[in-house]
Amino acid sequence: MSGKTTIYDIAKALNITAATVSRALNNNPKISQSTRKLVLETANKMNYKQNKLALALRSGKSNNVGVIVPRINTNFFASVIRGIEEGLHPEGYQVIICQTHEDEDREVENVNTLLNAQVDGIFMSISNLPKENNHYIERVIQKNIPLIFFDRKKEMKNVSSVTIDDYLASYQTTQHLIEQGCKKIAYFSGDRSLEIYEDRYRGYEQALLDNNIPINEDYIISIKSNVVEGRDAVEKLLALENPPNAIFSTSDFAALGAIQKLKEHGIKIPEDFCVFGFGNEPFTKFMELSISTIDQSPLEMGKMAAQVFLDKINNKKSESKVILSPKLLIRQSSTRIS
Amino acid sequence: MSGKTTIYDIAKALNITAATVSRALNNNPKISQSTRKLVLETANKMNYKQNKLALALRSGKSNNVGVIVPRINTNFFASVIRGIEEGLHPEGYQVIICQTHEDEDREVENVNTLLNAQVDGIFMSISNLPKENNHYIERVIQKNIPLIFFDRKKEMKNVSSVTIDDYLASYQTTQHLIEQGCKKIAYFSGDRSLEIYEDRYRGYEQALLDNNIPINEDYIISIKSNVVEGRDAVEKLLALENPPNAIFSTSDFAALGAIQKLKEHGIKIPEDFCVFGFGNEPFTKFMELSISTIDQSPLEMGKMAAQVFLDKINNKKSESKVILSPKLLIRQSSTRIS
DNA sequence: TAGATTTGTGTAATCGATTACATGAAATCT
DNA sequence: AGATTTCATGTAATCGATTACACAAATCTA
Repeated sequence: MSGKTTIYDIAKALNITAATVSRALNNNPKISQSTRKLVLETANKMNYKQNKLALALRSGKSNNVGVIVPRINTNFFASVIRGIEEGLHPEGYQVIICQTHEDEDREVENVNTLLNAQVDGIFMSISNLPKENNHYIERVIQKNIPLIFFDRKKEMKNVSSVTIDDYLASYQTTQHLIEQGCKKIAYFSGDRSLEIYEDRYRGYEQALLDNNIPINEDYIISIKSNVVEGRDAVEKLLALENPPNAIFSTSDFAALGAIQKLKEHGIKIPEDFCVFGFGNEPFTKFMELSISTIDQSPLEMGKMAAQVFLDKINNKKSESKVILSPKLLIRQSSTRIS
Repeated sequence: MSGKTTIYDIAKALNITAATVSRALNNNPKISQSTRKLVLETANKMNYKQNKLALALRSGKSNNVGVIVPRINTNFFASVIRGIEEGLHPEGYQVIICQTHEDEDREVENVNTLLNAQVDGIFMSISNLPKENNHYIERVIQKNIPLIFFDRKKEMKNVSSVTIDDYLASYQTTQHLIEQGCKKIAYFSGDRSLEIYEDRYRGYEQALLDNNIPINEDYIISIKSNVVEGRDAVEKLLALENPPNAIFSTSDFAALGAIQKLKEHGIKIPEDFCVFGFGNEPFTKFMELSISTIDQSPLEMGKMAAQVFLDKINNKKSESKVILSPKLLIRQSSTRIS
């Protein structure tokens, strides 16, 4: 009645069995052309739609994949998800979204929910403060469900990942700032318990060392990714006896806050001070003083993650660790010499 | 073996039937405390997880809802989706994402896919160029699956919607520009075959009429929501014999493009020219010249849509048309008089 | 034309959980 | 003690689609 036609309804209408209907609909060779045609026509007439749940239950494949991110409404994550969706849609997969809000309990809960929903794969950018307890991740691996980390990964066996080369990005950026004549480079760090932030820190450190510039602990400030923290950090830096003349911020938002505050202090950018961000948030390009930053190719990252998943599903590769090249976007905020 | 415990496995282990196990797990009163305890312990020990697919197939409820948007990676849509997710997560629903890329065929396909997946509800912001043929929407209604339009709606019976008062937003903005001393107000319009753009246009028109300002057709330009179209539109406007001294753009991106181009022409904002956007994209606030715009409360819109869905599911209301208040954010780009 | 092969359908099990109904045992009542 | 109720559990159908196996009819082979 309310638009629910099953293969049994079609079978009854044609006085045949559901098995035959199923075969006709699935182009099974063991069926006569005449009945196939009849079934197809009747199915169409009765507006039959396959019930994916029944199919999923029987086949064990839901044709859904789950994506777990800290939050969906930032350009980076939304774009990665878009990439995943675009890569998987042609193959008939639907994407289920989960947010952790950077909460580890929520992350565990999300993984369990997705497993109960019988997803065929899980894409995940882990939350801050990674749990010691990897039990919930082990369970995914044990169930042989493809798990693909993107951006914020955790080094594990049997798990694929798609990231950019954060170390390289950071090294090159620091090198660039040095070449612009900045030797006193402050660094806004994310939570270094996450691999990507540790890698970025190492890149910064190594570039300084390679240029015989000593590390100044006062210049290294731990921040969260928002405007206010960037402003506050600048206040701290300017209060130093020997303040820096450049900032490399691992967050575009903090870089923006830093620029605002520097301007308020009458400091000229880039003449007196260079600033470099990370992430290529849309606004960095739009500012009157455009902000130099690093593009992480989120759309491409999502598409690549989708491909890694498909390769695994099709038994082409069991595990891939894809590392994309970061793209330095050198804009006004760090260009003294061009 | 690979981590798949069913109620049958538990039943076998305890030498009882699956029915009893099911009852124990569901707190059915018809069961003894002792067996319940035993089952619960064993289930825990065997790491049992309920198979949602089986449950969904039997109950007809998948505990999934679908969201159809033109694209996910813009602040507005990503935020609405976040709101929906946050509103529905506590109730145990998962959100499935679909993108139309503004393509109507893709929209039809997405609706069908979601129906086949037996979603319990569909949230949708329709694509441009709405189809004459509403058949695919009728089918949703006929199946009695809650359908909630947000932002870009279509007026229909038995369909709920959550929008802002676009007419009012537009009226107030135009009024504001007039109060700032601008009488020659250009208007960047979206596709007026969509209700929201038609409503916005009417608000603009009415405000002019109420202030005895004649409509100048040359000032009305149809644009797509991006920077380049804003720039191009300004070129056209400045080439007019009698160019405007204000722009009300129904897109923040186009407003940004307009500002860029106006500046290039040496025109001072807001002194010589006022600009007003729509949507409160993050960058509008961050600019050195902050852009006046209208906040659509996307997070709230998503949460409200989730609530509308829940009300329908729980038979509290059959159909709601929620209209949120727009928030004018009057910033530098339109502030001559403060 | 008898026997072998092909072809098209039907039968019934399966995926995992829930639940109306049946049943047997224990508990309660008269 | 016998009748009746209560309680806990088992039996089996159901949700919708797929598929191994069985079987009958049609076609082919020698």
